Parts: sequence; C-alpha cells; structure tokens
Amino acid sequence: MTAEAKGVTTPASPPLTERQEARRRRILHASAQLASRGGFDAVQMREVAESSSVALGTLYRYFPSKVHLLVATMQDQLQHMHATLRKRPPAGDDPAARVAETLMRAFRALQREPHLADAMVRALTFADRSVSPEVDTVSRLTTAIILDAMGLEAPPTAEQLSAVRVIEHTWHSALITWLSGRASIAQVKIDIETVCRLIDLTSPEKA
Amino acid sequence: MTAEAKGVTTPASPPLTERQEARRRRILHASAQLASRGGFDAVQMREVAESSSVALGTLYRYFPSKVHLLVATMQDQLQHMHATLRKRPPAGDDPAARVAETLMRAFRALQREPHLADAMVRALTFADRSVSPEVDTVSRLTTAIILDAMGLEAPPTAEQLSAVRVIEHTWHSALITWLSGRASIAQVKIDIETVCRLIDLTSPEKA
DNA sequence: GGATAATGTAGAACAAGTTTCAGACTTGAT
DNA sequence: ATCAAGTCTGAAACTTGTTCTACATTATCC
Repeated sequence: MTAEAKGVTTPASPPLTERQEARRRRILHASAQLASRGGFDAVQMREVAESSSVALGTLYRYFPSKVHLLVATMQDQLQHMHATLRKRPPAGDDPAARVAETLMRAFRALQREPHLADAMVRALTFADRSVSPEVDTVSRLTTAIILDAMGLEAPPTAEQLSAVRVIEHTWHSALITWLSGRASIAQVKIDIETVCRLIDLTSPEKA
Repeated sequence: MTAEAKGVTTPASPPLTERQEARRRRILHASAQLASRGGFDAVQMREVAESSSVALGTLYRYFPSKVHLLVATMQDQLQHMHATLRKRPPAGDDPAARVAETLMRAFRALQREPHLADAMVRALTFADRSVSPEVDTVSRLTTAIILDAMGLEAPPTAEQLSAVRVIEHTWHSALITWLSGRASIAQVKIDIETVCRLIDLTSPEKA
C-alpha cells in the first residue's frame, strides 16, 4: 500500500466546496511563489492574502498561522516530489545507495529553489506543538519516500525504521546547515552518504 | 589541545570593560531565566531588557536580535555542560557507547529545563545567515563534547568526523521532535543509540 | 424561495521584534 | 581637569504576525 493510498494527502477534514478548494490552491500557490522570491521572510501574510485575492481573515481561517501555511506548502511540494521520484526509481544496487541517490535527487531539486527550500524547512523546524499534526504528515511523507527508495521486499524491521528516522533527522538538519550557509553542497552530500550507511548496518541479512 | 584552549569561549571581539561584562552577564541570565519559564515565546526583548536593567537599545547593541541572544545563551549553557561532563567522563567500553551515554546525560539535563531547551534549540535551528558565526561556535562546542566523549587516542579520521557531523544532526533534530511533542524520550534515546552505531562503522581498527 | 447558519471581506486594532533619536553618562587621551 | 568619542537611556515609531469587528455573500435546509 502506498502512502497516498493511506490518505496522507487528505487529513479528512470537512469536505471543501469547489470555490474553497480553489481558494486553498491559490493561497498555497501564492505562498510558494513568494517563498521562491525571498524565503521565509518574504512570505508575508498580507501579501499572501492579496496575491491570492483573499481577505486576511480568510487566509487565517484556512491556515491558522504562517508556519501552518508554510508546512502545508511543504506538504504540497513533497507530494509533487514523491510523484516525480516514483517515475524514475533509483538505480543503485543496495538500499543504502538507492536512498542516498533519492535524497540527492531531492536535494538537487531544492537547490533549484533555494529560497523556497529555506521557507519550508525553517517553518518545519520552527513549528511548535500547535503544528504537530501537520508536521507529522510531512514526516510520514518523507518516511514513505525513503522507504520507497529502499525498495524492500519484506516490511521494514524496527531497526530499519530507526535507521530511517535517523536519516530523516540528518536530512533536515543537513538542509538547515546548507541553507544557513554553514555547510557546502558537497558537505551535505557526504553527510547523506554517511548516514545511509546505517541502512546496511540494519539490513536483516547482514546483521 | 582542548576546545577551550582554542578560544571557543571568546570570539575575540574588542575587550569589554567590567561594567560591560556585567551587563552582558545580566542579559544572558535574564534570557535563560525567562526562557526557563516559558520557552522561546517567553523571551521577550522588552522583558529581557527590563529584567537585566538595561535599555532596549543597549540590549540590541549587545545582541543584534532575539535569535542572536538565544544562541549566545545556548553557548553559555553548553560551556557549563561541557565543564560538567568533563568531571565525570562516560564509562562505556567503546566510543559509541561513551558518546551515547554522554548525549543521554546531556539530554537528561535538558529535560530538567525543557522550556529553556525549547528556546535555545528553536533559536539555533531558526537562525539565518546573519547568525552563522555564532551558530558555528555552538556547533564547534558540540563537536568538541562528542569528540571528548569518544576518547580517541589518535586524532579523528575524516570518516569519524563525518560520523560526528551526522550525530550532531541527529541530536538537534531529535531534540526538535521531542520538544514539539512528536517523539517520546524513549524514542530520542533509540535515535541517539542508533546513530552512534556509525562510530563503530567508522573506527579505523574495524574498517 | 426564504430563513439561517456558516463563510468571506475590509479594515482597524493589538503584540512583539526591531529601529531610531535626542540627550545623559563613561571613558580614554591629553 | 577637560574634551572628544563612544556608550547608555528612555521613549517613540515602524513592521509584520495575529486577532477582532461589523457587515456582505454564500450555502443549506425546510
């Protein structure tokens, strides 16, 4: 069963009318647009509202805070990316190589819109408890991408899931260091490759 | 050579007079105090200024933003912690166990002041480029703590440094998930133990 | 089709981070 | 001791996220 089939895409809120769905979409589009220009700071709620032709109050009804909005934007982008990645699965021999390849592909995609990446990742790590459900959704999506890349035959063991968690931690934190200019692209690559070694360490046949 | 001997503690700015040093200290103290009460949001610049008997403008002269202030607070706390940890070095047999033990000890310390931890860690990951030097200092301190815990005889190899970087990523990100209520203490423990396995993987005698 | 509850709009108001400024105080050099 | 430069203070102003209010529009149900 894929992540999408599990309903990761739709948090099962009251169904929206068509106009509402359109508004939501306009808002997310404006958010991504502004984020692409200038990152987290450039996403200003008044501007998002104006760009998407929605009143400020309405914007806040759809997304109760700037962080909620950006996390939802990330969810949206991640879904695109998941779909894209699925089209050409990674070619590596072992799971570790495939995960590293997949994450590097995602990383290159982020490099094309570094400001957007900045806005999304900063929002994600800055999110407090009130955003937990949404952040959790993003996390599940990320996990699904990594598990997909591993291409396991059997369901993952607890150990493997731990490794995936650590990979996710490293992924987020490495992105942060890159976005804030404290690590180079090459350094991020090394970090990803290093952490992916954990996958070998936790694969059942070799343990 | 220890980290302190390298001057991690003092970024070599123009020397401060005694009164200035005292002001700086009062500010950091007020910051930690307020953070302990209510986390990131409770550290309000006007309140910090008032608590430390300093004008708002002066506070901003010492710390050019709230994030700068909290990162400096973290630096301060980390130095205490480094000193404390040195007193009783970890007892594990191999480097991996010692690092895990050290990080868990640090984690337990953070659990005693979860709000303070929240303020510091959120600031750290939210910091943008303008805070890079300060964040880097914190990062070097953390690295020093981990390397100390490893208790290596020879200087660390490039591979080992990569492992340490990944451990640091995991440490920060795991703290974030714990602070935002998305991971339990037990889960953080597992993540730390999992990532510490990388140390074995990269130790020269076993490679 | 009309009552009514929910949703959307415009805009003011509020909160907290940040900036600015005029004047008072320190400091360091002469 | 004094002058200049730099620092500190108090207070107001500005910015942007967030909340609130009064009114208009839309959706739903009979």
